[in-house]
Amino acid sequence: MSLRYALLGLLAEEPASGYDLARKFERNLRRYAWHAQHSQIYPELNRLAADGLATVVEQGPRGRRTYAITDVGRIELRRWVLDPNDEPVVRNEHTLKLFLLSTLDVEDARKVLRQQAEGSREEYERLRAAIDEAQQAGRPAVSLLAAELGARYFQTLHEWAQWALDRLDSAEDRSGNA
Amino acid sequence: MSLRYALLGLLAEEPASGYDLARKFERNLRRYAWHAQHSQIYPELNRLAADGLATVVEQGPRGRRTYAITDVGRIELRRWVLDPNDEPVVRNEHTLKLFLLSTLDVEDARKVLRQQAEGSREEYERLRAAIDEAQQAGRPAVSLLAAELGARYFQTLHEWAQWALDRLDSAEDRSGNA
DNA sequence: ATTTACATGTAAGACGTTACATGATTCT
DNA sequence: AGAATCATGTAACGTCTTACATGTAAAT
Repeated sequence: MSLRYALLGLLAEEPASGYDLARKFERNLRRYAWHAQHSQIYPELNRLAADGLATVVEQGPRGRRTYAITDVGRIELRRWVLDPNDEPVVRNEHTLKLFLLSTLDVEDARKVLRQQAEGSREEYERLRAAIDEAQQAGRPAVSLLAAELGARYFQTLHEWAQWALDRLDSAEDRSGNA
Repeated sequence: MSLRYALLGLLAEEPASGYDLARKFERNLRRYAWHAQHSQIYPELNRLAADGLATVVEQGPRGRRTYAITDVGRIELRRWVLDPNDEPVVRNEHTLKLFLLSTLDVEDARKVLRQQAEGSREEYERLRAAIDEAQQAGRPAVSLLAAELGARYFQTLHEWAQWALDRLDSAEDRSGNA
């Protein structure tokens, strides 16, 4: 049911069309929290409207329909966000690969870690710059919490990769190899 | 296809039965990287064996079959881990809720953040203790990289939640509320 | 003797991805 | 005029969850 609440959450931030929502997933959510293709979004929007959690507030060109969350939808979203999910399941192919690094030989592991350190540094800097810009533009503090979390995740990933590279070096030193 | 490689990766660490693998997902992987139920694991193990990527190396009591990764399986696993997946998709219901905090009013957001700060601190300490113990026991450095990443993720989550609470306080001060 | 843990499997339904399908509007 | 983008939808297929199903071995 997460898709339903992801859509409801995005609509709670601002009204949007299915097309808009697909781009929001792609740009803002996919790398951190959730994803959906348009083929999943459009039918779910119709269900949300049928269930009275969202409603069409504007018809635009090319059949565009802008949806907004309803009061009932907001109550249902709040209930879901406040409900502590005890046994969370994370699916992250990238993290899975990092967890399986120990199955590679040291040179392969080093290669992955170097790519990782580089990639996460870039992503961190990109996010940090975006946050700074949003702050300059006067965006409210609460709307930047998510971006800050994303930035810190990539920072952590970067620092971990650097630390892991150091660790492999010193382990190799102790074992007496070149 | 991630499940296939998750299983291959776990078998690359050590031979295991479907039952063992289900427990490894539950205990080591579910909160960080991937998950699978036994109903998915057993059929996939049969497919891995049929494809020559894993093989039964021991028959135990109660129909237990211990699988090991084959040389072909190891090559295929290495190929997958080294292959940079350009457009990663993360599904994390917990992170999704944190990303949607801005849709709540400030008191609700504070409540979630306090729970978050507490929960992630506990999880961090649990992991840190486990790592220390493994280190004392002389586990090789490379096998602890994943645990270290998990610990750092929770540490980051904790620090972010604390920071976010501070942020909400100072935003409230500036707006002149109690 | 009973309970708990071990151990494997299948089936139905929900969820998610990829491919197919169509058409309007805007930009160059 | 042609290309890119906007915009919505369905269908087939693959993945994942939940429920059903069965039986053995170890622990109390």
